[in-house]
Amino acid sequence: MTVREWQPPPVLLAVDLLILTLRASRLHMLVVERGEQPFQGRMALPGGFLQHADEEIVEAAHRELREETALGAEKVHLEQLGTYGTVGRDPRGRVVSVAHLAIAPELPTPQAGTDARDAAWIAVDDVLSGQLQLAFDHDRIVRDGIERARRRFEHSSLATAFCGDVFTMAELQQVYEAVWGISLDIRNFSRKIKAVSGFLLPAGRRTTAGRPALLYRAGQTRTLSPPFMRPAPNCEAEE
Amino acid sequence: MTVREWQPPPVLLAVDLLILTLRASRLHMLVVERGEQPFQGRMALPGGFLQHADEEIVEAAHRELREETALGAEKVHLEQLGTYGTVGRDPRGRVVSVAHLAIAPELPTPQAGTDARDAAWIAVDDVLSGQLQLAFDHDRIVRDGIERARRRFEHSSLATAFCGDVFTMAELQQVYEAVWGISLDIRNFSRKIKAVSGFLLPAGRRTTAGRPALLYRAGQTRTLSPPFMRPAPNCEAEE
DNA sequence: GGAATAGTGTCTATAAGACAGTATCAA
DNA sequence: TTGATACTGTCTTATAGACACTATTCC
Repeated sequence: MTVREWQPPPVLLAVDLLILTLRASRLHMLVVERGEQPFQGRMALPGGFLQHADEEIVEAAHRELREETALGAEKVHLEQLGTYGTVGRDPRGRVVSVAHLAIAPELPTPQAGTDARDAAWIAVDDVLSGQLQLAFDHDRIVRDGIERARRRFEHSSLATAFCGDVFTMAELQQVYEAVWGISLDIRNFSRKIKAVSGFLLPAGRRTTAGRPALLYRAGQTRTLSPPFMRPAPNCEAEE
Repeated sequence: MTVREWQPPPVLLAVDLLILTLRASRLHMLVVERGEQPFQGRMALPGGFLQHADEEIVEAAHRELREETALGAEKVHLEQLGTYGTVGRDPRGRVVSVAHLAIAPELPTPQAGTDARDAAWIAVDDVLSGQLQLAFDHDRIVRDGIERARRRFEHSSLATAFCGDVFTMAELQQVYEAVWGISLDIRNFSRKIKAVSGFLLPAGRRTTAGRPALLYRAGQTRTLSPPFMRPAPNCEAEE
């Protein structure tokens, strides 16, 4: 049926990154403005091709993450999201992209014109609402990634990746509120979170204005059991 | 920093399939015996390279599924699981494999020596326990896939993909029991399942021995809300 | 003492889990 | 009538959600 000399077709492998963070209590993502064709001038997820044939996929993702955010690799949550390889998604040829989800604590605003070429934080709602259309099929990657993050919040300690080393219970709650787009009662929230043993460890207290807040750091328990479910998948727009 | 003529390195793209089904109330998966190097003689997941540069990844997965099971593409659940591309996973070169999870109702046993070359159903426990080691990194794909299926059972109608068109409540319960490796109380199970509106539709009744059982077919509701959680991630061995 | 913020306890309603008896059909 | 299987209802306990007051610090 097939010729003896048949060879599988080569493809180009890329990684794309959906980097999420919290800014002003709203969920933001990092985009870069494309400087060349295709989609020149459009916003896109940071990403790029494998650099050489021996580069691991996760390594490529970490490399892109460092290039865009200057973030030490071990301080950021990074996981594979899915692979997007539809024919025609990239006019340059058969490009298959392994999308990744990264979650970082709040970072300084990138300076336009520096080596982080025109990177900017934008509110994810601008993409989810369709107001801002990204290059390639990146709109879909964003939707898939946000939904993944929302579901992971119910079962894992992913939310702590949005916070710094130490954080208060109120800060952790704000992470949940921003990602889920709902508001939570801090008394019930605090009760449920503290019921999971090994999830949060005490880490002193912080004094600002008013009563000092207890500080926590993420514990060893990375999986929430029982899970902490969001009430319902009702409306998806806040404010 | 980089040369002007730099080109991204090409890779070979493959798809692999973890095809799950229920046989004798136990979770089974399809494996094929490799007829050539590398890993000649070892069991492996069914899969293969993209056939040509314009083949969609999902199409390649469907093609492999048809080749191995002769299953009409639209009767089987198929979803992307993850991408495995570690350097050195395949001695033939840089091969990146997009693993898929497929779930099918019970199928006839493949006949050895026919065009479905030495395919066989094996109990997933044999792989999870380490008794049987598959080729490449397929052990990991199996572990990831089973865990994915188990978690999806809590939130979706995935379980109905193991059943035929119509099924009884007891049959659906057996699917959950086999995949989760625990036993459930049919009264509580039935109550929870029927509480989700649009999840099951009545489809007559089946008469065998004893009182006839009500038959159901999968409804439009594909997402369980509230979710149906398995009790706890305690032991992972049944029997 | 007042302003600002953090922290906690109780009550109620709903869901979960344990449990055993009744209904339907064929032989 | 018996055997075989399917179906269901109640009670108890645990969890979720609504809700308001007290505690600590700084000024």
